[in-house]
Amino acid sequence: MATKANSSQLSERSLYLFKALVEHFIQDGAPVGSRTLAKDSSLNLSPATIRNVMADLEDFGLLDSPHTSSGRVPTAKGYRLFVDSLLRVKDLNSIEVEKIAKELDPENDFKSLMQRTSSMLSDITQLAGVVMLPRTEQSTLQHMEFVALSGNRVLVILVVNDREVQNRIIHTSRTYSASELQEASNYLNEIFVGKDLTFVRNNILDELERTKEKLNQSMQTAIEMAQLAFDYEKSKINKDELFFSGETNLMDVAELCEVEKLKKLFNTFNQKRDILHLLEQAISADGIQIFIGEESGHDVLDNCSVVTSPYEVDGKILGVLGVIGPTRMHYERVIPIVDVTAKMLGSALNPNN
Amino acid sequence: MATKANSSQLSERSLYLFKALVEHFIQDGAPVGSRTLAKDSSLNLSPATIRNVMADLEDFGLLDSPHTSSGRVPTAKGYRLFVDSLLRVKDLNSIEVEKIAKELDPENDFKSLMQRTSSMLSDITQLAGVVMLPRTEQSTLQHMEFVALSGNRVLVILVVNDREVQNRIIHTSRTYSASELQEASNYLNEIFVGKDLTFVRNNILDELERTKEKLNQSMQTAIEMAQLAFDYEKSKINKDELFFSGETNLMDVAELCEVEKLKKLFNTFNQKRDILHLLEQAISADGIQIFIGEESGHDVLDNCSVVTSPYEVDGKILGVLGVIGPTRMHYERVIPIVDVTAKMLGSALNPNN
DNA sequence: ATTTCGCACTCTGGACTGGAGAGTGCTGAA
DNA sequence: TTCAGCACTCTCCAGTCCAGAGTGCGAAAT
Repeated sequence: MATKANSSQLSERSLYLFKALVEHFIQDGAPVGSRTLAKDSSLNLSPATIRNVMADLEDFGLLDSPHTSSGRVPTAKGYRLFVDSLLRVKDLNSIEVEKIAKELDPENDFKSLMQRTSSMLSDITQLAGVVMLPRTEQSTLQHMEFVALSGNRVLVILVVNDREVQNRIIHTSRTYSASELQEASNYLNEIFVGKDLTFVRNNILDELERTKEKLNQSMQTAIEMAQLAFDYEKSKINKDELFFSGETNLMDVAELCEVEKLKKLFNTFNQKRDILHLLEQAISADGIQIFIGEESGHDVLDNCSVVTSPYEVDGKILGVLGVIGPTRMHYERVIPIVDVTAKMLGSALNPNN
Repeated sequence: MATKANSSQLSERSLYLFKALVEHFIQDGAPVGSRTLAKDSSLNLSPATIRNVMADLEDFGLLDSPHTSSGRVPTAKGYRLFVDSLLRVKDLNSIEVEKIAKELDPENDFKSLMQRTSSMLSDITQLAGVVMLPRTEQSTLQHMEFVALSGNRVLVILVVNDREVQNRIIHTSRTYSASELQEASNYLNEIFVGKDLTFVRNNILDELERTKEKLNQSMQTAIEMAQLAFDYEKSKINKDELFFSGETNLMDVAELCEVEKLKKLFNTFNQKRDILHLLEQAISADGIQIFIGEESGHDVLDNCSVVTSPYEVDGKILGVLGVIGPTRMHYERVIPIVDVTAKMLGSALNPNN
């Protein structure tokens, strides 16, 4: 059991007590004193002995006392040890698995599937759920379509990566008829379908030049369309997407009950940037990853832990999902939930299901 | 000035003092007493006189005192009088108008325009902004397109109402080729473009029957596609949409600093239902509408006011936007902001701009 | 008849107090 | 090595007190 470098010098008994303490703290949220622990643990030790052990644990940096005379509280390092070496995760019972499976109905389109996943996560854990769909370096154009709107506007529809739809409206210098646009899109589809989106953006003019033997009206239209469609808001293409749910669950968490803290936290969620950054770190880890408190590197998350897992289809990682809650969360329950959800989302996204 | 039924019995002076009191309270948030008001108002009256007046105002139900001996606070009825009869709204200075105009860039597509509008509203007022795009009874189908995805899935794209794009993925019993789908969509477009979406949904089979002389393969495909496309999640078509921003601004509001209240409020925002209901009431009002405190009929909004205005294109109302903040908000600033924003959003949405 | 002054009264909020409870560290004995 | 005992520390809570702000009302002033 005890394998971590710093904990190798701790006795079996110390670790047992430490584990009991953390579990107790996760349950109650109040600092745990020696008396409580003496009663609780099946070891038959007096409070005084336990105090000695706790002093040792404090020296190791695993515990901390808020003030001279109140019980001990696990530090981030303590949680790390707990999560890495001491925790036994529970298996989910089949009812819960059912519940998850039911929510992840593959009938739904992409975005609402993400949305439902995150809200299911927050529902089931009573914490905040988050699902990320990362910037895909590889965006393969699958279909392209122009629809004439009123007033010199044209709607551009791009289908990308076999599932994602992007729309934008462009303003043109003159009115185009439906058939002109149809021809242009046929033309462009022929050349660019199956190509990478970045490639299309960068080479669109060259490509069209190269095939200029066909230079005619439809070609002209195609060029104008393509230019407008891809010049417009370059930066917006390929933007990461992030779906949150259940942020308000965190309002119940005692550690965060100051409005100031909550505000900072919620603003962080809204800006998305920091959270994206965090989740991107988790994308390369192969399986559950846990960020405890300050480990995340963002001080708004100081009293929070983030449990994440990438989800994948056909062995290819598509994104990351997870749960954000207080450091004092029920890891043994949250971890398998995140794990199972990631697997199920992966299979819901598999077109060959 | 004084015109309201219940206020007609109040003297000019009483109303003047009342106005001063409300303004003072909006500024400070603290109950205002007779002394403060005596110093503040240009009327040269002693605190004692003012106390008498305040007692009258309290009898009229315009003021309230939190406890025997602290200053007075306006009631909802008081705010109503203030807003209806006493308030002089400031004109926006041109810098602010510029700022609003800049954010409402018509280049953006529909949804991001809504999103930006609401976030601009919250930014400029430092309150929560909200923009609603209501269920449109009339949804005219403008274009329809099928794209083959992998694994017997087909992406259906509907363009509706000259601006809105709806996608959904349907699962089919067999694989369709791109050209089959192309034919089917051509076919369906020919029949249904310009028709109402509800009509299409209800009559699609009949319509197709009627033209059955052309019964061939493409027709078969069209029927299958159309059925799947429109049967699927009927209820989701035409769903109201609501865009929030700046909810966290409300965390600074002293009246709402209890976590419990905040949680309820945020949950209400997330559920959207109640807010939608409220905004729908404002859709028929022609211009600024203000819900003060309990008037809204939702107790979560007890200490809040909602300032709304419909926005329209070509005289046709498209939706409602507004701002949610504490009853104690700077109406004289918020009202013109909401007003101008509604007008500008309307013109940004006008295709002939 | 209004307005004002003066006075007694009320309520809040901050500062201070003391005691109960929980917990600790240390020492010396088993 | 374990444990009992003891002195000590810190928090939390209830109580008390007091200053400050404000009120209401009756009597005096305008």
